[in-house]
Amino acid sequence: MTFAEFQKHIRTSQKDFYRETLANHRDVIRVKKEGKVLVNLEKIFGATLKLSNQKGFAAMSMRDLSRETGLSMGALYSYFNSKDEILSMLQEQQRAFTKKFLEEAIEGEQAPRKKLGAAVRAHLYLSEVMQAWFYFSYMEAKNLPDAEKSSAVKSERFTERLFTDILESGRECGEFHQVDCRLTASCLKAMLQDWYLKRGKYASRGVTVERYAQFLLEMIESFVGRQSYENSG
Amino acid sequence: MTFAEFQKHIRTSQKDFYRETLANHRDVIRVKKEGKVLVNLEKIFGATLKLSNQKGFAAMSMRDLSRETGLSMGALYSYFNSKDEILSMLQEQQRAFTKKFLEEAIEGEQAPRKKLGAAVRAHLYLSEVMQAWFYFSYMEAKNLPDAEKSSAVKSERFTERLFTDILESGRECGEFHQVDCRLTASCLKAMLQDWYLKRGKYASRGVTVERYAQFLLEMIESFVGRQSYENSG
DNA sequence: GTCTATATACGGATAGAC
DNA sequence: GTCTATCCGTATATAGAC
Repeated sequence: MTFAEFQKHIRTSQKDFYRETLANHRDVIRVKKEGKVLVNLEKIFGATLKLSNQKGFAAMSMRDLSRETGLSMGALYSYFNSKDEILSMLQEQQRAFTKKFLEEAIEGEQAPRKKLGAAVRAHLYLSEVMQAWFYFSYMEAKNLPDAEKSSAVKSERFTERLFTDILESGRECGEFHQVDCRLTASCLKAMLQDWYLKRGKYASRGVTVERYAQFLLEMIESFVGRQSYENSG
Repeated sequence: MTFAEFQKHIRTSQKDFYRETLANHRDVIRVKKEGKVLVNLEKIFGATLKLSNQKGFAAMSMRDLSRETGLSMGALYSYFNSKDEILSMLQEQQRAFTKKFLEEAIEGEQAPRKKLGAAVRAHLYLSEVMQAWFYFSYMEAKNLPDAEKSSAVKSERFTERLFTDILESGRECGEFHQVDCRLTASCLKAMLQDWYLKRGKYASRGVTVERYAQFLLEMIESFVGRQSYENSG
């Protein structure tokens, strides 16, 4: 899947996730009309990501958020009970998103090499479209309440496990070299994360997401692969 | 240099940097006796790192800091003029530290392969000893005032440039393959950063800093090298 | 030099009008 | 549903005693 295809695919699903967020928090959201809620949730989430990524969630005041969204303090508080709840809602959406698209991306593929390519591309494309979200999630993870924090760690481990499994299956069927799969997956993940953590750097250097994907796959391939990598893209 | 050697080396230099911090801020530090200042600066910096890394610098209150250091609010404010100034002082020290030890580590080496090994090890060892500091610097970078932020970016670029230069010199003398050196250096840096950003993960898996260094060098070597990597100690 | 006590401002959250 | 006005806790920073 190319980035353009992926982008189109994801834009259409985005509304569904806001609907799900609404469903999960129907008890605290006091506004009745669904259309209204979806529009305002998107405003609130967008503004939260923007402001938090500039100066951190803790430093963002509710008055800042009010100004940025154009909603009054009172109006804001009819969508959640506390500032921290915004954090939880955002995290919840992000986790669902990531899980869905990563699993979807690899489910068609059988060969480890192809699976790896699909998973790496899916992760990069996803974090490209949702950059603000991924950045936020990474930077604010330690500020989450305990319950949320353990969910976040679980989600991290899920992603890493996914890559480890692909590498291990490749090793077992002889397609890949004998390497430490878990450590390799861990390093791969670090490089995937760098894409959304330092996006400004890559943008200013004119590195596209597809170029970065290709580069990562070449590097991993040179390390684990028995033959040169072919672009499955 | 092994990690044990490095650790010993660095501990002895640490005091010098507190002395330098004092010298740079003599005008705002109202306490006269040098010994007193050095002890308390270390307390303040240590506590700031501990508390900030738990819940973020913005969420750390001066009362928290007072409790943690055992100094009263009034006493604290005789070492700086504002909370933000603690941030600046920490950043300043960290930058000086990193620059010194990275340059020192590679200055003896000539061959690109050896230089790379020395630089990678130095960076990992440094971030191992100063983990709290590196973590803090990464996480709080965006909260710095503008002047400090540009210094931080400059320092980041310096480090990356150092690795890029090593890779390029290796390519020029035919020791390394034709690869995109800047992108390779960027990815290498991402993996180096992961070591201090996810230290808990690596600790719980029993990965030592020397093992991680060796692993990174093997991976980079398989990508850029024409021959297998030899452990340079 | 360090303490306690306090000035002053800003934060999150809510009540009640419209 | 959304607004304005306000409560009240907590934050940073400082004054002044010892």
